[in-house]
Amino acid sequence: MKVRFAPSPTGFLHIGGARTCLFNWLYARAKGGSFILRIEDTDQSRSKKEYLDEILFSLAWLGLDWDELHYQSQRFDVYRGIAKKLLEEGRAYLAEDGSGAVIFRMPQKTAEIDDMIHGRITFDTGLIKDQVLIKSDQSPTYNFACVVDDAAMGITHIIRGDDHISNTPKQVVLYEALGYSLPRFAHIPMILGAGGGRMSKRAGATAISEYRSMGFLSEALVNYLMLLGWSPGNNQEIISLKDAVAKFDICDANKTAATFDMNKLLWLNSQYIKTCGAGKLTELIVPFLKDRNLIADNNFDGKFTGNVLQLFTERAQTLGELADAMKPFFVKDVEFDVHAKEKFLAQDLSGAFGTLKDRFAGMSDFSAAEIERVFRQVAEELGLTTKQLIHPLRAALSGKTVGPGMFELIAVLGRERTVERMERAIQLYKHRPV
RNA sequence: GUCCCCAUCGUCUAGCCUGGUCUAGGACACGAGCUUUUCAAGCUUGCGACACCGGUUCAAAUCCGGUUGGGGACGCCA
Repeated sequence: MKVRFAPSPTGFLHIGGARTCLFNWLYARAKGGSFILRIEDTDQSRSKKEYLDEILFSLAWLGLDWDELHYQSQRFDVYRGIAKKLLEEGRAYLAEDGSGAVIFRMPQKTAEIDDMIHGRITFDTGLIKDQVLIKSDQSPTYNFACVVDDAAMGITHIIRGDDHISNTPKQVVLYEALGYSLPRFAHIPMILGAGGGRMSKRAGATAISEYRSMGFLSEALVNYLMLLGWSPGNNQEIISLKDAVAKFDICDANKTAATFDMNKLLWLNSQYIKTCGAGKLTELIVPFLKDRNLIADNNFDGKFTGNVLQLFTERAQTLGELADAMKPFFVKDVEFDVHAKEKFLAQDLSGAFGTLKDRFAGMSDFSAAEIERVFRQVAEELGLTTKQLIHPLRAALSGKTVGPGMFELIAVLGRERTVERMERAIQLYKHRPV
């Protein structure tokens, strides 16, 4: 059993391509077959090295490894040889315009396939015009190179998008003309954009690399892609690549097109962020913090970073969001949200802040529990409710109106920085506009 | 225009093949509540679908036909 994913390096790896690749990979791994990658770079002018690198990198990032790698650009002589044979047999002819193109004479018949997902599909090839095999620049066309290679490489199952159904009869007649036996076909449903049509940049991101840079974990993205057109059963939503291999069969794939739903992807991502473990999450977040210039390249406080991370792990849906939320802990001066500033300046609390700050400064055990004890004690002494003090304090320390629990936040921020920021807040109170 | 594919909550789906166990299950989203120092998270709970019409059958989400709707393909792109 052998399958392939055949991307064209004329663009980035997108959601649809990644899902097609995933289903091929899953099927190969589930059945103990092999999975090959074939780069369809026959269009010399549109193929770019940068796209190729991006595709290879994205596939590796997703965890989809291949057993063989082929390039169609290195096989032009093979296609030409086979086209020549077809020419000699009279199944193809030279273009009359003298351009050198080789054109296949379309037979009039009923082509039929037994699709693993759709069942029997029949086509009347009499409705299809003669097909170009070799273009005037002597490069092969897609349908021709595809058939030649699938046969040459021993592909047994062709798993590809629904949009290729109409290419199938053109390929079937070529298989027959060349005396090759037909592989099995499995046409999986397409992934539609939020609007209902094809996914496009307008309807949201399409490139896998964009999801990576937004801070999606590859496991979450792969998990989401699996759920589009397939279900592991038992109402299971969270599933690893490894577990999916044990349950996957291409026959169980759906027939119906699926609409891409960012909300569910975000939810899955947040689940993976919460459960992937502190060690792995730290590793993942570091590049995002560096990107934002919040930590230095090779010199930063790992323990502190881990502590801050823990504060926000439950609250973020992407690594990007997580890194943004962590920002107040890595900058010298707090930046205030508009609302935070309003809330914070509403009432002069410089007196209370002063008292609290001094008590914090005198603490030896600066743990969340101790901070809470001291805080509540001070509030009571001053005749203030905890709410009256907590919200302005959060604004003063983080610049935000929302965030982690106050005491955990203070403990992580540390005594020194807490005191420093409270002193700055007291100054702000003194100079606030009336 | 021609050909092809598809049709269960707003979205992803389970069920369909092998009709009865389906007053159709789960997840996301949304609403309410609990918890609470805010926001999340978590827990409880609500809302919400078999596109339509016919046929077969004692019985249809499940089988058949049609209608409508949606998607795709018709390149010397892949």
